[in-house]
Amino acid sequence: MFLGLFSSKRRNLFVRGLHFGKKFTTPTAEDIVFKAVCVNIRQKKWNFLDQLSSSLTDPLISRVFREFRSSPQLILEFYRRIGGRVAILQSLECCSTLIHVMVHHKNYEDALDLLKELMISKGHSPLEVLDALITTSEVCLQSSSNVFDSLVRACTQIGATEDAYKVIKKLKTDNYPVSIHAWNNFLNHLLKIGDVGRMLKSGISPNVVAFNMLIDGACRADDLDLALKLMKRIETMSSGCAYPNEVTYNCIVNGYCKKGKPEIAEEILDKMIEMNVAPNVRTYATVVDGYSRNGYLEEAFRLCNKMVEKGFVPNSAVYNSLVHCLYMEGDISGATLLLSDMMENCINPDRITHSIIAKGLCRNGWINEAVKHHKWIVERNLFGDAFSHNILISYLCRSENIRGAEQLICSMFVRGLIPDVVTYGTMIDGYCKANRVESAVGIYTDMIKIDKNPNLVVFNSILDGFCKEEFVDSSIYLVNEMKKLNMYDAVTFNTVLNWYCCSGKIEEVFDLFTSMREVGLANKVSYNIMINLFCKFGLFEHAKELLGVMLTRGLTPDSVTYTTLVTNLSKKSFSEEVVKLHDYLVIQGVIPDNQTYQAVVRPAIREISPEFE
DNA sequence: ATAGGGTTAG
Repeated sequence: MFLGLFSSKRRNLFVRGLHFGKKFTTPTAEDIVFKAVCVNIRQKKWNFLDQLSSSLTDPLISRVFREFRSSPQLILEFYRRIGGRVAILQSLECCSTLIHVMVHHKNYEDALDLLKELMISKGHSPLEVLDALITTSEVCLQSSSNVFDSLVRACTQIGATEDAYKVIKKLKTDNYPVSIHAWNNFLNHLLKIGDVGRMLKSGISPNVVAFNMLIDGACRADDLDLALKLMKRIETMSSGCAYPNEVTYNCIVNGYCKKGKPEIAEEILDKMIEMNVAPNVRTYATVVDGYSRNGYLEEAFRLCNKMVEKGFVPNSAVYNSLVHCLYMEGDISGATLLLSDMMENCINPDRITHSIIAKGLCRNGWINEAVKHHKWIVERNLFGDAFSHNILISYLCRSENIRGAEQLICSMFVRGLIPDVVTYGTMIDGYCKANRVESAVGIYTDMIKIDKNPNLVVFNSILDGFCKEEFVDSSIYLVNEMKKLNMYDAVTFNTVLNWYCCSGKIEEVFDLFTSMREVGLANKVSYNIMINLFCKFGLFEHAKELLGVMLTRGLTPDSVTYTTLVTNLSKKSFSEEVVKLHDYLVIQGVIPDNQTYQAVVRPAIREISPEFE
């Protein structure tokens, strides 16, 4: 019922396994009413409401909502029709369930209306609504964050600014992600209401720190225009109490750097001096990082000289940015040279420096050197956080040196460093990739023992391990447990989809793919898996058709799509069609990589001069 | 109190 994940035969088997010995249960009165209501709704016979209104209990209605969650319009009609008759609809839970369904189907208009109705006509406070939305959030897949966005929007639309803020704050304290949209909406609203007189009345008087938080938030939400507007209006909005300071400017400077415009960031830096707001080391460090992360290393070094001329001393943050950039460019000797310069200038490397060195050496193929460096650091009791260990463990696993990874974990324990979820997750994945699922499960057990909660990534790794080893029962069991925990995503089902393809469960493949599309869990990878399947069967027309569907869904084909299609097509015979397909994919945004070129160039060479190969 | 540098696992 949830996702057509398994063929009905298998599903029954599994359900029976779960309910151990309890094959059939006598339906309760509620079950019977529920059946009757569903039948009537499906046939749109609304008269039944008169007869059954007294039986329409709260849990029953919620159950009906769940049953019809893929038909939002039908539910909405049902809701509107019982609205006039039954008192139950005061129930927050019922309405929240409905809101989840609406948002999940991207019917934001109705969702907003329902939310406003709850707060205005029914008098529920936004925080009560939020609670109800959280408790009913298992109804739909992955729509919670959109639901919260809608709540914030509903608050701002009815003018409840503080409530909108309260909702955001509550989400933050409860560790729910506050989306860019929610922040943007709130910030936009603040701007629209112009003066902060409202805020002042309720005892909130924004100072420059509050504004800086808003401005930084706007920059991180990729809305620089809003950030600039806010900065311009600090004085008027605070009734002359606050002015932009160096932190305000640093936020804007950082905003431009992250947007890929370090040259504008430098202009702002110069303007700060004009405006009598002195730039500080952080300002320079930010712009240096802006230049280096955008590939302008020479400009970055120029700015370093400029800051020294102005009497600033580049600190570890400045060096870290440059060293990191050099490593990413593969310039190991450049990075090493700069690190010795750092030492000569008595700037101590910090834990970030060591992480950069670890990753820089590893990704350039110097894993042994990275391990040596790491030992050197740890022996001197300098830094060693889980983060830098995780980098090394990850690369050791990738290079199939599980033994080395294990030793590193041991040394963590010896030094009293506590492995975190990523450490465990990395090891679990390493074991799974090395076909050692039992060891992976062992680590998983250790992890649970010391009270670390597994997360989605961990489950997906183990699932992949189970599928690869063809532990069918374990895989099915795990997927069902994950669904119960409401912990799954596109990767989960892509793993299963891929497994079905590999083991030739064709009926299951199509059922699952259809379900994934219905609930919005089909992504690029899902399409690639399906395209590959079609190609394997020689169904190129179907494969190309699916490529078309992919494009209409706004999914850009990637190099995997390309390689799959082109390799398979050229296996048949190299033809003009391959070249046509190549051109088409490149126009659609595929960036060919080494493998893709091989896919098209190899067969071409073979065709032109067979003796070449 | 607010601003900079490493995002490691599917």
